Amino acid sequence: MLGGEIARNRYGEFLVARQWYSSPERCGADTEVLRLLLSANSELTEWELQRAADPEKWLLLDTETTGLVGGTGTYAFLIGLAWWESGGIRIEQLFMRDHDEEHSILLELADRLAERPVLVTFNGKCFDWPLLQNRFRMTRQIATPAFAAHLDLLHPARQLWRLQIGSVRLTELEQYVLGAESLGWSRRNDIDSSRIPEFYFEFLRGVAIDGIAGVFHHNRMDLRGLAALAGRIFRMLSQLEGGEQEPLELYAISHLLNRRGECSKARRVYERCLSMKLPEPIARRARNEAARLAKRERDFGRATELWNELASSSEP
DNA sequence: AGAAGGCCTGTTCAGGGAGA
DNA sequence: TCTCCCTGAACAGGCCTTCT
Repeated sequence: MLGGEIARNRYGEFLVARQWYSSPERCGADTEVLRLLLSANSELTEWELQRAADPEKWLLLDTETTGLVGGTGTYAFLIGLAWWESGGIRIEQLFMRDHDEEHSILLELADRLAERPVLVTFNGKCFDWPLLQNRFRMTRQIATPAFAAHLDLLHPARQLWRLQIGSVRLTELEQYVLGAESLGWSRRNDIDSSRIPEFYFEFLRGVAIDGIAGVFHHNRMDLRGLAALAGRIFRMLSQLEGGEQEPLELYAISHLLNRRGECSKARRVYERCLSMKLPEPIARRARNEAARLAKRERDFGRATELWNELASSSEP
């Protein structure tokens, strides 16, 4: 029912389920966009950045756990991994059928990370990775693997779409940004994620297996959603001039560029979104920022023009 | 429910330019 | 040369959001 097979390494057995999907397609990446997406305090050298911008080195990760609370009592019982392969996406799910299989799935994760050392997650900086770090430490035998870079898409997604859709949960992004229909799967039969721990405990007690099958399915959709999101973000940010972004998306991109210190690019994008139909409060913010950047670039004529427009508009 | 990254806002301070 | 003002950087504190 889980569609997996028994695998073995030096710490013992575990269950692994493997699938390949033709979508989402491999994501294109470049160093400029990656620099924008990595958090401001990530200090990669140019060489490390170039290496990290190779999607062949990316390992998408999403874990299912026995709870949200960190600490020693929470296990990552299912480690979902994905990478691009043969024009599509390969998914590998490492599952511990009992607590004594934890060492073997952690070792497997460490091996995968050695092959693909760029970690891609959604909220993984706050949730998945600290929890896994904790689990590695608890083994006292397997060193916490190092990665070359950690690309957490939650924060870029929030910057890009919060204005447009409010909540930027992965499922909301799939529905309103990526387009659930075009993704090729539906969340209609998805489980309620708050019941994930309960399904695992049922499995451990041997009560029911269909709940845990739902968890596997949920995890695969999260990984595919994450892959699709990565593709979408990289496409959007690499086509700043000629892309077909929504006005609010464009505003969000300019704001992102501005905060990352890319002033000239930010100004061009502010100007581009001002030529589109923006809600008035956002248009005012865009005008104000564009004016500030124009002044900074000593384009006083344009800065004055924008401030005059602001002064003559009705809002205070 | 717990953790933590990042954003937002406000404050402080240093440095540079203009004017007396 | 001194003073004042403006700007930008740095920092702190509070808040929000996401994950299972």
